[in-house]
Amino acid sequence: MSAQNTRNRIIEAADRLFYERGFEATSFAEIAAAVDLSRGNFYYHFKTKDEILEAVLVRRDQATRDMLVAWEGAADTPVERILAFVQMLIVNQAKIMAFGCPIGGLSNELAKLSHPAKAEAIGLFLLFRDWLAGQFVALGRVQDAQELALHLLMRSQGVATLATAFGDEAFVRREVADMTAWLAAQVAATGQTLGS
Amino acid sequence: MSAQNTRNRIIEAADRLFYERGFEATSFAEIAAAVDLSRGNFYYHFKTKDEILEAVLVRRDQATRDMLVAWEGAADTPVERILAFVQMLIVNQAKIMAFGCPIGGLSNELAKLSHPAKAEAIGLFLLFRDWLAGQFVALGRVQDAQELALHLLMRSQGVATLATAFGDEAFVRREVADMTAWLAAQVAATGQTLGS
DNA sequence: GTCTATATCAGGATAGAC
DNA sequence: GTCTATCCTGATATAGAC
Repeated sequence: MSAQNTRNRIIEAADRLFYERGFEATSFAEIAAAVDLSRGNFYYHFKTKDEILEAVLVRRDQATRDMLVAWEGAADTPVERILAFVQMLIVNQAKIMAFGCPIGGLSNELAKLSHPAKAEAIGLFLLFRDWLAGQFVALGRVQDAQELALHLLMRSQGVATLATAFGDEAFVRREVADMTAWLAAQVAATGQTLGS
Repeated sequence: MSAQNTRNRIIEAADRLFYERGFEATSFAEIAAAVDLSRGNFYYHFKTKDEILEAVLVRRDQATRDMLVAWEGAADTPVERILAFVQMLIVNQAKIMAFGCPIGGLSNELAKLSHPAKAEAIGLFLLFRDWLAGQFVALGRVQDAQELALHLLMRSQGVATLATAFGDEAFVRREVADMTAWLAAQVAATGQTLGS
């Protein structure tokens, strides 16, 4: 097994465990066990836990960029692209109900720990915000694109948090429908301000 | 110092630390230090960490009920009462930006840990949901009171999460204004369904 | 590149003196 | 009711053999 390959498997497992159990709550032993590696050998690939976190964040950053590019390719209009974002709540419903949003969860945990990598985790939020803002600009909402993007991001975070707490599928469907209706209203109200 | 008094001080410090740093990340030593107590003596009051968590949850439950009763007393109309809930985002802005929502944060952490006290933490959400639903019923929205309550709870969670991530005061003010406008629209649309 | 063995440390928890 | 001293466990991290 090449070092690169093993390294990637470690990052992949750490990514999943950090999401499902949290960063602090995940031990080296768990990651090592997940990739069938001895704890000793683990340190050949990563010296510290923060190094793994860093690698996971880079991986998530790239995965997010790739996903956004894929959404661009899969849809022809800004509205359809924004809906791809909203649909994430349905597509990833099972995972969100069990573990919440990976970005929101990690950002919050790192904020509480005053962890140096906090800014990088928040950077993942920025990728979505800026991409969404770009779609709203394309939609003609140049003035308040950023605000609209944050509003949508806010809703997705709120839905994720309550979905985790209550495990209520009907709630998720209802809120996704409401976000879709909200989006349609924004399209109709091009040039006006948020909420009007 | 009476045992009861010391016990209360421990619960108070644990409540704050669980909020500011997270449950797992808070050690016995930190709580003991916060109340100027030796680690040994600590165990006279609480045998296990879960026992402290339990006491903190009971305290939060009571504090929440008290706050809801206070809101009832301070406002005469359901709309004003619901606005008291929304205004929490402004009143507690500094803490929310630093540490997020105490209920959302704890629920999420306990969910990931599959902790037995998870249901109790979610119970705090239910206090707000049911109280808000009661206000919407009083407002004449009998049919969809529960849905409206969850929608508002969802928004407050989303705002809290992004406020923690971005520390953007203008964003919080804007979203609070938007929630206020949304509420006014619900009052105007009594009898209709969410989002319409 | 992978292993076993081990050092080191922190956190949870207990015993017993005062 | 409070303290000091101590144990145990699990987690990070290292050394060195293969």
